[in-house]
Amino acid sequence: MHLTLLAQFRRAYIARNARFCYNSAVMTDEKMHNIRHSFAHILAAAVLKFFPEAKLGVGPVIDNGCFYDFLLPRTLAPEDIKNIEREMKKIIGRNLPFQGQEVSAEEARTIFAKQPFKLELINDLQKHGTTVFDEIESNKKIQDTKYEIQDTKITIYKTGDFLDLCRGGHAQNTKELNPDAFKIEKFSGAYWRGDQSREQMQRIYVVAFETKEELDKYLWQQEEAKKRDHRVLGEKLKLFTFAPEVGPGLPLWLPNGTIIRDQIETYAKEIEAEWGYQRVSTPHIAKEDLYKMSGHIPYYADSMYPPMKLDDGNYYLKAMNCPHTHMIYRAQPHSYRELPIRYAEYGTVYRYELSGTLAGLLRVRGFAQNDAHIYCTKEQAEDEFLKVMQLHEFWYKKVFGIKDFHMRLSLPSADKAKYAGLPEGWQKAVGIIRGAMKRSKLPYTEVEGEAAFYGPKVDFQIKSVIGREETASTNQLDFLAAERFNLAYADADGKEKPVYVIHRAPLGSHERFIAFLIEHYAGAFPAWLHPVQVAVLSIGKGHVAYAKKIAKSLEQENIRTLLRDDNESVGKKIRESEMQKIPYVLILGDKEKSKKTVAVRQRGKGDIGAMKLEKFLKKISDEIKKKK
RNA sequence: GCCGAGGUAGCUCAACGGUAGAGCAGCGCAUUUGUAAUGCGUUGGUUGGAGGUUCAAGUCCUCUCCUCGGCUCCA
Repeated sequence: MHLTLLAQFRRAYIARNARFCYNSAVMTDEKMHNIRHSFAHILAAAVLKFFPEAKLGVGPVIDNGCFYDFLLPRTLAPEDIKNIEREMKKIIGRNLPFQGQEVSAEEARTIFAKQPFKLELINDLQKHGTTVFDEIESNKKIQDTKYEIQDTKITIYKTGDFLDLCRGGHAQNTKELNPDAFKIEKFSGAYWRGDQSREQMQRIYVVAFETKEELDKYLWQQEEAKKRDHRVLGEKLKLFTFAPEVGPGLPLWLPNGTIIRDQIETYAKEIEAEWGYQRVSTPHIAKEDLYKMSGHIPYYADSMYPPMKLDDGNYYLKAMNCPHTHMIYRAQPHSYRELPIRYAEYGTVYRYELSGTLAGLLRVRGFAQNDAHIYCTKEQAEDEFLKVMQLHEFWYKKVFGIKDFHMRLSLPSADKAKYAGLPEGWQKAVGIIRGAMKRSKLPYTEVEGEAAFYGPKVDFQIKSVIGREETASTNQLDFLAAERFNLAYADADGKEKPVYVIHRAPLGSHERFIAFLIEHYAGAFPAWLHPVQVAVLSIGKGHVAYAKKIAKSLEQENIRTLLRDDNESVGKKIRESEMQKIPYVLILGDKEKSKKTVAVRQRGKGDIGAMKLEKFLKKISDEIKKKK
């Protein structure tokens, strides 16, 4: 049980990491790195001042600053943070040098006799030559116990009377640290070495820059990012909500949000039809037998809602669409002439994610996936995978104008026992994917240890305008489904052969993708997506009938129109339209009525003058059609 | 799940252990407005929920639900 919990937590943080990795917009050159590293030492020294019995963990550099983990006799309060920050400034003001020194492991043990975590690190250094947990694990596996470092030299650094284990990379002197350009940003709990079974420590985060201006800019950017937060905009624009009575992580889509969902879904259906997909539809639940067959039960049961016990066995809410879709493939025998077969479904799935990891629409427990499964021959697999990559390129570059993206190929870790299937299968699958990736000419990186249990996967990482990187879509090449589900086709020679299955979801889920789009556009959706495409405002009583007529004409052309003929001031109606980020506002008064025109106000541009309704209709229809 | 911080009107936020308030939204009346807020009036609350302490609880304690931040970074 414990192991599965740990696994669940690890999976959670991997997924979370993928989407919450903030990338520094400013330089991370060596000098800044050293300064940030130095701040970690100063932080630890300051904490020791108030908590002499504190046990020190590690203090690495991260984007925009550093953190340090401590085991403290009590939990920190905001007051402590102020004191620690003040103390850090004092220490910096003393102009202390950072002095490095190499000692033997034995000497290091004496120096850090009262620091159990440091002793653990010294042991690891001596035994494995590293303190990185994953490296230690793979060293154990690959090199057994042969790997032993003789004469380990341990570097320690001294700042004033503070000593720390540290491989170096510091400022020469605290003089180089700008006492006005850092801030303790936040503090929180963190497990020692990310392991739920180990001590829960308190982590203090520091952001640090060269100048106060840079710090201020960073803090300002954080404020701006908050304004774009999809949770904030989702409420302002009335897109979605949550209800405690429904349950955490289960979003309710309001009419405005549903329009956006429907627009995306309708377009996805259109595009998928063009690209040779057929639509299918499957139920939301299935018997346990299906998930035993798929192999999900041992790996995934913890992430599924618990089963409903019925007379004929246990039923689960589906956490993925693949097994259902495979049953559709299996419903009939298939010939090589039919392949590839591409079954698409905007399928709703439910996953019991850890409560602490839920976040707005970004991480939910029920969501609709832009899913499809492609059944093909081994020979077709590379081409099909390439097409999937090209479909991504179409969506991201062409439709949504997202230029900053790359693919991440996840391979199995050294610990192969964790994954089902034979190594040859894996190698073939990896070869097919690599071939497709290269041909796609899209940028990609490879990482080890995060593949799905049934095959290597390719994640699409996109970066939003506020610099947050997210996994927008996950794609897999599955060479095991054929065996598990008996998915085959009759080849030209009359023999039955296994199919390769590609899982793909370019638009991820409605929930996460729309969360991304809200932040990407800061709520100012292009006309084709915006819930209200045009607001029609009457100026006075005498223009209500004209406004109604114009609104009706727009509606007849399927333009989503909001009529504002109520007794409010024009200023107020305009303000409210602006706050709802409506792309076009038509203002109708005496001039327009007499000349039979509409005065157009375009979002971001202001008043663009009066024109005939036909001209405006052409303009907005073009825009909607071109999805600009 | 774990650590921490929160939860007061639809929203944003006030209120020393002593009568729960404001702005916006809503509603009503007046106004009929020319490119980001017209004026006046007014409804609205078991202070997330359940217990407890107290003469008295939004405020203190316990439990619980929900939200937010964090839980990869490695001398």
